[in-house]
Order: sequence, then C-alpha cells, then structure tokens
Amino acid sequence: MGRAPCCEKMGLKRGPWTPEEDKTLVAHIKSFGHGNWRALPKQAGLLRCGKSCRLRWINYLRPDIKRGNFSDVEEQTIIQLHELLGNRWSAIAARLPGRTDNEIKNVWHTHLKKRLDPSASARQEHDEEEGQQANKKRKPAAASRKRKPAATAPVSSPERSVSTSTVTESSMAVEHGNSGSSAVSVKEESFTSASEESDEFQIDESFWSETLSMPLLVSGSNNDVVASMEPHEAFGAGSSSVDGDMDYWLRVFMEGGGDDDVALDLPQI
DNA sequence: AATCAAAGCAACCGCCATTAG
DNA sequence: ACTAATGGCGGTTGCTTTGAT
Repeated sequence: MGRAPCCEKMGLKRGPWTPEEDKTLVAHIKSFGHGNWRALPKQAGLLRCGKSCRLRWINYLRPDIKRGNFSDVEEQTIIQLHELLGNRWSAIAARLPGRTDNEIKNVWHTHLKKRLDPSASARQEHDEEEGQQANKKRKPAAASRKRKPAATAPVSSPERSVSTSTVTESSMAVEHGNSGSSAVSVKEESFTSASEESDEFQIDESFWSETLSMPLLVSGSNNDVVASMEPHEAFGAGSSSVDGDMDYWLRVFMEGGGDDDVALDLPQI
C-alpha cells in the first residue's frame, strides 16, 4: 500500500527560502508552536511542505542556533564523538549545543574527514571519479583553500538577533529531546533563549575545554585514548543498546568534570 | 577582468521508527 | 493487531561563493 508522499509536490515551492518565508515561519511558530509540521505550512500560509518547514526551522531559524566557524575544540569534539557514535549526526549534535546535525555533517565531510585521513579521502575521490565521471566536483586531497567565514551569508539568511553562542537548558532539552511532541513547550521555550535571561548557558572556549577534558580525566589519559578507541571497545560489554552506550558516555562526560556547574549545564539528551 | 575548478552549505530525498486511529 | 500518518534521520545533490590562473 505504500505510504503517502511527504507532500503533494504540486504547487509547493522548493529551493532556497526567502526572508519573507523565514519571517512567516518564525512568526507562526512563535505564535502557535510546531505541533504538526504537516499542517503548519497551510496554517502559516506557506507554499512549502511540512518537512521543508521543519528542516528550515531546525537547521536555520531556531533561535538557539550557533552560527559561524567551528572552533578547534568543537571540531575535536566532533571527531571524538564520531569515533564513538559513528555517523549518528543527531546524537553528535545533541552534544554540541547550538549546532545542528546538518551543519556537523557538512563540517565532517568538508573538513574533518579529509584532515583525519587524507589518503582515504584521496582514494575515495579516485573511486568516485571512476564510478561517476559525470560528477563535476573534484577535491584535491592537499587542497586547503579556506572560504571566507560567514560574511558570505546566503541570500535567504534572516537577520539573526541571536548570533551569540548562548542557549538555555530548557530550549536545548526541547530541541534535542527524544520524546518530542511537546509543541506547547516549544512554543513557550524556544524563543526565551534569545532573551536576556540571567541563567543563560554561556558556551565559550573554556566550556569546551572543560567538557572535552572530562572523560579524559576519568580515563586517566589524554584525548587520544578515547579518540582512538573503537566503538565496540569503548562501549561496555554489558550494554547492548546504543542508547545505553550513549548514556554511558554522557555519564562519563557528566561525572568526569569536577565542576558541578559545568556538568549541570551540559545539554540534556 | 574573465574564467574555471573547488569549497561550502542549504535543501531535498528516501527510508525507518514511532504514534494515533 | 493492523494501517496510515507523521516525525526524524542520514545520505546526497546542486547552487553560490571563493580563490587561483
């Protein structure tokens, strides 16, 4: 019987979002939340499918998104988490406040993968060249061309009042929580992170340094220990489920730091 | 100044898991 | 218990920007 398509393609707009669309979406979610993505575009008067709206919100319009270049510490975090979790970008993103799975995925594929294993990426490119000659994109392994950061905002970039790396625990919990389906909570909390609340969670270099150092202190060694562990090695033999493994590592993160404040401020999963 | 290849990133696609009826 | 609807995720595509020539 096959499931219905995500949205009827007829008449629905695709491609880059315009500032007007962004404004409409933000205003609608601000007022009504996003309890039902499928119904949202119709209610908001957007000619988009719900999936597109959701993606735009999650990856770009959410007020707690942290934009701009990834710091070295963040990149190291991604590398280590990737060692542990593999391509589970959403799980990795859950541990990087303000970063989206899409963004992390992009960073991984454009920077980190090559950096970690240039020879492998070169091999892959070779394979790809043989496999799909039509592909127009070629990337020399040694290439290290850096694009100018974020000054080049996309056409559809909204004006972002929240460019700081501040985020509230509550909003992060909502956005990354597994239980989902809390439109009301989202409605109430999503936009508070941008406001001037006193208990905002300030993320800076020291936070990342402390966070990263936590499991390493526990393991009694340096970053390489964790980073070099195979997932099956890192995960305890007793824990069979992936979630249990993730919980384990989160616990290590939490317990590893002597600073309670930092531990408490870690994003909820 | 013009052209072209590569990098970067937003957005789409298709599948799977979960939930509601 | 079954089916359809919905949400969410990872993989991939393709457009825009950038830097080299």
